[in-house]
This record gives sequence, C-alpha cells and structure tokens, in this order.
Amino acid sequence: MAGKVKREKWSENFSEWYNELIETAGIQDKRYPVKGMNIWLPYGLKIMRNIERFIHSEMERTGHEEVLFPALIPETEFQKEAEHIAGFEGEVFWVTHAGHDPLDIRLILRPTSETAMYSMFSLWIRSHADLPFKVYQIVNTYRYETKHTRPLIRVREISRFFEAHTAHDSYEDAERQIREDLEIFDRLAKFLAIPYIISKRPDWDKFPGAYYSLGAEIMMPDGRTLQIGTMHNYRQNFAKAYDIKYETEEGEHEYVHQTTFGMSERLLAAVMAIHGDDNGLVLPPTIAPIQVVVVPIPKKDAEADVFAYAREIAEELRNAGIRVHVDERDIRPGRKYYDWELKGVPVRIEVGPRDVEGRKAVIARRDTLTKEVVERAEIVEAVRKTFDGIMDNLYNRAKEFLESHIKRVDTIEEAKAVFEDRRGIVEIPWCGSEECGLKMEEELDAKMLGTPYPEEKARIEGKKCPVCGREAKFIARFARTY
RNA sequence: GGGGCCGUAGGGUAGCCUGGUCCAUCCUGCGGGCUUUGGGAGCCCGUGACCCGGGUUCGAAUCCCGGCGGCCCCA
Repeated sequence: MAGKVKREKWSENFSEWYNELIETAGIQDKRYPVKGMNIWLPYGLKIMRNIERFIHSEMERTGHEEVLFPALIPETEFQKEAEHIAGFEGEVFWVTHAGHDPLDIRLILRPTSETAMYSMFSLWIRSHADLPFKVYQIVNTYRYETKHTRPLIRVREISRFFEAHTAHDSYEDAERQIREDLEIFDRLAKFLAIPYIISKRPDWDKFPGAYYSLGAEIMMPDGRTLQIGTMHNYRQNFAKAYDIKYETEEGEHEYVHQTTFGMSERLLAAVMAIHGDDNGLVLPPTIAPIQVVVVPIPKKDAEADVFAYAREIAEELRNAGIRVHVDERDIRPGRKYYDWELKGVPVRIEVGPRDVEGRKAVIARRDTLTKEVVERAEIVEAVRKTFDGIMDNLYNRAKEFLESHIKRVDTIEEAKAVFEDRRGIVEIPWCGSEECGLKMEEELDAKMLGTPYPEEKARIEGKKCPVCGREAKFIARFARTY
C-alpha cells in the first residue's frame, strides 16, 4: 500500500532533508541574523498552535492554571540554588547595562523559569489548603548553545517553551504528579501519532537541581534520539533554596515538594521527522492547519462546473468541522499536488469533469500516496475514515521504526556493533555505578539516556555489568542523541 | 580545546588554482505576455548577487591580512 512512498533522502541524508523542509514547507525562516534564533512562518506557527491547543486543554483538564512570568531574572534570584546555577551559568544571556549605565544587579534572560517563579511561590503558598499548587506557561527561553544549532531542535531562543511547575505536601503527592505528567504526555503523543520511550536519567545527567529526571525520547530517521519531554521531581531542593513553606493541619511549617514538566517546539520537529518522507511533510490530521485540500481539474468547456462542484464539496466538509481549502490557483493540477504534499496536507480531493458527471470524487492520502474513488454522497464519512486510517498508519509505521531500532545486548562488543552504522538505541545490563556508566558512554561514543521507566526488573535477572562484572541492577539505554 | 573547508541574486550554483576575455554562468524563484490544464508543460520579455574592512596591483569575485558568518572532522 505504501509502495509509492519514498524515504531515501529522509533516512540517508536526514540533516539536509530536514533543513530544506523547514524552509520549503513554510515552517520557519532561518535567515534571521542571530545564530540559533529563527522566525516562525505562518504555516509552521499554525501547526505549533494546534499542538499547543491540545496542551492547553490537557492543562485545563488536569487542573493546572496558566501564568506568565517575566523573561528577566535578577542574578540574586538565579543564584539561590547551587546545582541549578552550576548547570546553567555557562549558557545564560546576561543583561548588564541599561542604556549607557551598568546595572547594579545584573539580569539574566531566563533559560528556564524555576528561579523566576519560586520566590513568588514562597509568597503565594501559605497553607496545606493551597496544595497541590499547579501552574504552567508557554514562553520563550534563552540558552547560549555552543553546539550546532538546528531549527526547532537546538536553538538559542526556544520560542515555545512549555513548563508546568507544581508544589505538593508530600513526596508521594509529587510522585502522583509525575504519573499525571506521564499520562498527559502519553495522550499528547497519541494525538501526534508519535511513539516514544521514557528513561530515568542517570544521576550525572539529571536536570540541575532535580532529585531525579525522566526524559521522553523519540527515534529520528538517522537513528539518533531526540528528547521531547522531561519530568523532574525536585523533592525539597528548590523549596529550601527559595523558602517555600506551607502550614500543615497541625500548624507545623513544612517545605513543599516540587515537580516540573517541560516540552517545546521540539514536538513539531518530532512530528516532521517521524512522519515525513521524500515528498515533504506528512501531518497528522489532528494538527494539520489544512486537513483537506480540494483541487479542481478544469476542462476548457466545463470549468465553471468543476469549480462549483469543488466549492460545494468544500462547503460540506467545512460544515462538518473539517479544515478545508480549495486551491483555485491558475496553475496546472500536478503542480498543486506537489505543493500540498510538501506541506503535508493529509487528504487531497481531486475533482474533474468525470467526477462532476458521475457524482464522485477522488480521495488521495498523503501518508501512502494512494488514491481512491468515492461517491459524492459519502464524502464526509470517507474523509473521516481516511483521517483515522492515517493516524493509525502513521503511529504504527513509527512504532515499528522505533522498536526495530532498539537492540538488547549483553556485551560492549555487541553494543559497538549496533552503533557501527551510528543508528539506534542499545539496552545493556548495568551495575548502576557512575564509573561503569561513564566508561560505557566513552567506549560506545554514545550518551546514556538512562534506565527504562518504569523499571523492568525481570530483564536483568542473572545479568552482569559488562564493565565490572558485578551483578546488574538496571538496564541502561545508550544512543547517539540530538 | 585542536584541525580543515567554505562565503557569488530569494534558494541552488559556474567562474577563483593561472588577476584583465565578467557592467559575472546556468537552474530555480519572482513580475509580465502568449499558450496550456487527471502528476512539476512550452516559448518570449523582465527582475535580481561577488559577506565586511584593509592591503598588493595599471587592474581584484579571483592574491594577501584581519573581522564576521556557515559547514565538517577530531578531543
């Protein structure tokens, strides 16, 4: 069924494929004269907004309130949590002057908002009745990335940074929050038809200031992984640094437990990369700004009929709540097909004189590039069914891709063999020591993503750490990452 | 941190080694005209560029120095 779909460039020359598509599909213009800062173009922004709309509705559903904090943070606030500063100070942008005069207290452009928010949390949170306290925002954040920047993936201005921050009366309730975050993430991933894995980060790679960190990864076409979501349990680390206390029912004063949940425009990068092919974007209907494009195929003497028929079909689809566009440009139909394929429109309806006469239409699917003839009367139903088929197909194809790139091995040699072609994720037994973990990172020239979450105890029975030979306590995942 | 390559219209490129033949090639895009319309049609006209600064020279896209920017490899 997918015989016409080509993914040669997509898999063999992913970087080039991606960079071209960002511009040709109208996602972003990367010619802005500051490295790592790009311009959202209307089409790309519409897709991103559709992703965010779903995030907002999930936040609403789970009782998070939206807030907006300033982008500037005084250095005195920023420096309150030691690990956090250590983790970020090398990559923050400083505001040191106002006009000609140096500032008494310098400001940073937020790289993330913990240090902006938490002194306010300490003012807002008074009582156990205020807990759990759950807020979120979607804002731009700034990090002076020194590695290669890449649109949507590694940027110096993350322009759609989602961050949910919560405070709780106990570690257990914070853990419940992490489970809720995982559930929200799962629903979002299904909405985008992207399969993923969750790993608990090793201690040396957790978020600066966190007690532990979870990361959600997807498999990119070139076999590297991309982190698209994180959940952190801070325990009371930040609460102690920012003095966030509440009064218990017994009148005691206790520090809150905190969590965060983060995502960004990398979600769009993931959608582009996972579903795309050599013809361009392939958007899940859930987020496509245009879900159906109607292309009239005029014949000289029947032009008016064909256009009227196309508009009539579009109107009916629109009334059924479908985002539809009629392409009435005066260019040849073939050219239109290529244009809309590039932009990833999930369904194209072609109507020509033959269809007008026979009361039919041709439905073409973007994911498989196949066509089918449907009756005019059944068009809304046929389009809906096609959407479902596309969602299923996209998800299943991507899941197969992800799973076929995860290899379970027991020795360093086997792991090295997997990375020979620089592709995939290796799962290998591990004793849990930092020394052995770092040793494996070095040997494999790959990063430890962490250990499967939730833990998979059964899989390590009788296994040994391939570095030290001691009994394995975990499965460790390694991959080349973005 | 170390090394290498590169910067020419909106995008992609030729020219650079061996300075003059270059008011800079071709493709694409964009504007216009004729013609066409079930998978990027054709022809014609038009539009648009040598990263910045300094130097060498009668003469610099081309050689030299510096800056800025991009890409790649190694650690």
